[in-house]
Amino acid sequence: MKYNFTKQELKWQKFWEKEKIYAFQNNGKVFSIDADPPTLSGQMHIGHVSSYTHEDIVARYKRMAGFNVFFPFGVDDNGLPTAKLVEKENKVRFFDMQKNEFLKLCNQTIKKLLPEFISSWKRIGVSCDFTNTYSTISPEIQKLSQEMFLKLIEKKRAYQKESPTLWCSGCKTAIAQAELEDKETKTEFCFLEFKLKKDKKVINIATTRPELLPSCVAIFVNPKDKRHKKLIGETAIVPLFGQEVKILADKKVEIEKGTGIVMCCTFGDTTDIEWFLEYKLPLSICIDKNARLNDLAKEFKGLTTKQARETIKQALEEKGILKDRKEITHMLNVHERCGTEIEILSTKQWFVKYLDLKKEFLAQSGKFNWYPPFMKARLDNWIKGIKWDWCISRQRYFGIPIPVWYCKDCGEIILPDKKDLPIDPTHTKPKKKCSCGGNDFIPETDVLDTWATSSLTPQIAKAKIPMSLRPQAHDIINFWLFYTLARSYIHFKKLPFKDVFISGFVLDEKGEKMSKSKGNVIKPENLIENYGADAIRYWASQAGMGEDIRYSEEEIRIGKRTVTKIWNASQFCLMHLKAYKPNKAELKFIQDEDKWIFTKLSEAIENYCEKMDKYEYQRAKEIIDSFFWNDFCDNYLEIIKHRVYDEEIEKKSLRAAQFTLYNILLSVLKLYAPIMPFITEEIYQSYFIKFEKEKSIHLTFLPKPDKKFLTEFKDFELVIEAIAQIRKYKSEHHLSMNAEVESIKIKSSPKIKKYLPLLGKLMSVKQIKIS
RNA sequence: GGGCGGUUAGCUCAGUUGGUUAGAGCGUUUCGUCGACAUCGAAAAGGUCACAGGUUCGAGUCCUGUACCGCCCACCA
Repeated sequence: MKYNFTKQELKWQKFWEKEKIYAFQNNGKVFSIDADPPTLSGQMHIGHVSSYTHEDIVARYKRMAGFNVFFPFGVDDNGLPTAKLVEKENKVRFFDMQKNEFLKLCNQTIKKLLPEFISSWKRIGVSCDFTNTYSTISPEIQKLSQEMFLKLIEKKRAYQKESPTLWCSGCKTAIAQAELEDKETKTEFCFLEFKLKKDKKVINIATTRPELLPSCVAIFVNPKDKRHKKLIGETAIVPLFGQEVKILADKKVEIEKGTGIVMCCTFGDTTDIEWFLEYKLPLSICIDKNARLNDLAKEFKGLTTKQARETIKQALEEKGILKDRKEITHMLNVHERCGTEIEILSTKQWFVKYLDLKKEFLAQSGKFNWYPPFMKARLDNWIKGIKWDWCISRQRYFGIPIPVWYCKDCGEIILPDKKDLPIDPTHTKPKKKCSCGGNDFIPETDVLDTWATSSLTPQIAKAKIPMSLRPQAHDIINFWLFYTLARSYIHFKKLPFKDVFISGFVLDEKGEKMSKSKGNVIKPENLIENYGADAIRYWASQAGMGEDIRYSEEEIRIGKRTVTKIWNASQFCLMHLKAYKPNKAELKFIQDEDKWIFTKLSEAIENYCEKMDKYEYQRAKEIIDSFFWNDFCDNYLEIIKHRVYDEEIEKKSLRAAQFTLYNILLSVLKLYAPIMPFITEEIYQSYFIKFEKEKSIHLTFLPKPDKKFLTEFKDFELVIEAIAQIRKYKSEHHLSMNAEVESIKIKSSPKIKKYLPLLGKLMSVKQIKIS
């Protein structure tokens, strides 16, 4: 009989769901997991398979170790990422549509995609409590998120301000520092001539962004630069646009770079902002929210920044101002969601004030138990480098509305009552007049950053904090991990969770990142079909904490082979357990080889748990693999074959062997269950269910190690060693393993003597001599 | 430029607090099947542990430095 994994895996998946095997029981020892609500996308990708397998192995292990495991499931279908998916799926752009239409489309699309999306998680055997699946855009979570936002206002942590903001012209919204990504870009250094007002003398300035000339508000040189020292205090005239700007000194100017003279525009980069603030420079913005030049750019108005760059270069060239060009490659900040180059504009946004809390955040980071420890440095590094308060307002249609109005008369911010949440201020009005007596209100149209909601996952799940474990990948340390830490500290002065487990990425077979443009993306659904979920989980479980994992069809094949081996070994065991009823009384008849395998199992359990407790599931897997394959299959099963086949064997001996088989096999299945939940359930249900009280193997407890047979174990190890010697002898003489041998000499201790008859029978050797 | 990882058999990786001939899986080679399994079993070959110094009776394991690979952050005139 062959194991039909496709059919059986689906069967058990349905069984678990119907029987609510993983529903959370809120009592006793609780182990709570702050699971990552996957961002709604068309399909589950292989990275999800890997990271969810990891946390699921932990969840299943903890459950079998006696914990009540809180493992909620949610989908993040809120805000920008989902809106972008909706735009892609329906081939629309939000700004071409009416807000209401777009929102309707969002809801429709989510409804369409969600069920299949969630089913992928069930298909790979994730043991979340699906009886309570949440969606981050649901009204309940909108309410929670808005309520927490109002609390930020109460605590004077949320504030609104017009200030330089990171702006994505592709998504047409402000974004946060964490959403920046590097992108290597080729560009040209342009060497321009500016004239001094005083004597029309020429100075040379190098810039990569001539389109920002209209925004030039000052020129800087390094005070230590002997070449340019005399320029300090002079006034220069900006070419083409004619504005007069002061030449100032600042040590941030690199003498070696360009010509050592730099123009400061509002705003080209963060240094410009610093200078703008420090030297109280005028604000002069020439780029609008669509990344097109505005009135300030005069005849260049309406051009995109890219067009303007070329057109202005041309104009400069014609006038002889552009003296030289030099191609360079440098890093640009782009939006991680769309790759659009980021501009810095002055806009009015809502921020969460937290720059003053860096020290506290670092202290919180130090209180986590980090797995692996070195990942702490990543978070700390990020916290130390934060330059901006958290911009949480987004100029988008789809998301959780920022629940405020502004009084038309006095501009006062009007907040809703908590009991009325969730609200959309564009749909409802405040219930009271403004304190100034005004009764006209302007609704806030912005929505919240998705992370403003995702940073509340413990509260969303209604978990008690600190939770036990946060599992997540390293790419969102600056986002999810950091924001959750920050929110938890600001609201509760508490850690959100105790342990942090960081997992890695899935790379392709060559070790390169997967990306659509490279065409090396592996889709999990085909793999599940061909190899089964257990096999894929087996592959995924080889990556340890903090490690990237390579996609490896070979490793999946090994996983499938392991499933088959478990199946076959079980068939053998069950064949000989047909007429057997478990009876503990058999224990007193067990023989030394039984005691040996029991002790070997105990060692394996001990090591396995030690690794699992440290989240080193990949090591735990190796331990059970080696016990099952080498000790149990290759040795023990071979050793006891005569006891289960020989008609003349004593009943006691047979039953003792059956007793051992029953217990060892069940233990093996339990130890494999967190990694391969399907095959283990299959065998449990096909036999053990008759005698065990739990309705699923996943509700049973792991066996306890027991070393009362240590002496017999050590003696019997001699037999195992002797078998190896005889196997080697036969192999070297090209004999089959059951070929008869007259006489053989082995190296061993006299203690082996009592086992010689057994050994001779096992290995078909008539006479064994010891040296 | 700042920070963090990594460099051990052809490949993917283990090597705990420094201690006898450095391990596993895959691959390779040789051999073995009608009593669970050829998706199997047995055996063999294969490594100057990136490099250079140092500590030590003794270092893959500790210290210093170098090189290369990867990642995060910053810069990005």
